[in-house]
Amino acid sequence: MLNSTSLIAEARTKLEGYLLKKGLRRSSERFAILEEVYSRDDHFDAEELYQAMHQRSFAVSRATVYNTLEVLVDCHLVRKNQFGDEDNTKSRFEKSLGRQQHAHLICVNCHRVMEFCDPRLQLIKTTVGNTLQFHVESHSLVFYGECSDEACVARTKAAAENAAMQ
Amino acid sequence: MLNSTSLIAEARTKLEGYLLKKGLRRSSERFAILEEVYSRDDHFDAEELYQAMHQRSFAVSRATVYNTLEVLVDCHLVRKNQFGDEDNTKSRFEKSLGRQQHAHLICVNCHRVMEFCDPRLQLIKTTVGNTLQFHVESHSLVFYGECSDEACVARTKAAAENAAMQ
DNA sequence: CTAGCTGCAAACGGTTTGCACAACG
DNA sequence: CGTTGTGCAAACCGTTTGCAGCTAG
Repeated sequence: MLNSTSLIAEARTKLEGYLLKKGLRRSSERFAILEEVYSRDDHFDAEELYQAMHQRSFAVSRATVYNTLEVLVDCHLVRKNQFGDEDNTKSRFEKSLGRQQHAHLICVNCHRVMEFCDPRLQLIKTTVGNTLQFHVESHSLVFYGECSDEACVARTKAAAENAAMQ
Repeated sequence: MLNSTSLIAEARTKLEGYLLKKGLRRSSERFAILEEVYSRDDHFDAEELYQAMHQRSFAVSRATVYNTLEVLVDCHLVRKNQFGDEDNTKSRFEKSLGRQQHAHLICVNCHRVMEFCDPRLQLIKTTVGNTLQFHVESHSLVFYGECSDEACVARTKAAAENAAMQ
């Protein structure tokens, strides 16, 4: 029953409740951005979201994109990730409603993002909290390596040979 | 036997070997920066290293700090971390020789950095590599939460009460 | 000598901010 | 209507880059 449509509806309801509780305004921009976020299944950055909003002909400013993403992160409808790969600096976002927290795998060659769940991470979290008297709220686990996508492997191999020639 | 002095000596030797192998120059700046890095035990950013070099009256430019840090990361004498805490964007570095890879705990209140090792992470790494046909090269595990340092707890509590009053 | 390094300052790119105008409640 | 949100462009800040000396090899 958790198909895409009902997920968006649930997200909209949750955002509405959060805005009311916090005394924030239910502006059309905020809901339009939520809609866009929940229509995608990837890990996007702020600029990609900005561009997508323009293509969907609901033009919002970059400032509003950043502002709204912060709101959505605060009410746990969106997760913000800082993958330390090539694009060092920028954050990437993903919807979070109905999705358990997971680890990310980043291909250092093609920057593909994959996801992976492992219950042992939960155990580590508990151990570390107890050992160091630290109240763990959230975590980020990222693996860096090489994916096995054919095109990526071929491209990387070619690049390596090219480099060796010099 | 692995006291601080011998660690620095070992690091210097390793850097020298790496520079020779790669045909890079053994400039005094590079060794001076290595020295500073191995004299500290914290997680520092580029600017802090730059400032420390100036206080140690071996003034180098920011460009050289960044350049040298990259060299040191390449030859595995330094680890580069992107903690996604408040200081969103900047990288933090730590010496790596003779230290096993570890997870980091970041206090969301005082930004203290702690370290923690757990062998189960290795197991997850193996599983994830096999499951997704992904050749894992490295990883980053960061826990965010609240530390139990007295001063931090007190400060956070005061801030919360202050916020509630408005 | 001369390729590679350093220093400086300007450029860069993602994000934040200040301010004028618009619109939710 | 008063307060909050939005849009725009400028500011910010960590990092990178271009270029003119400098220096290790």
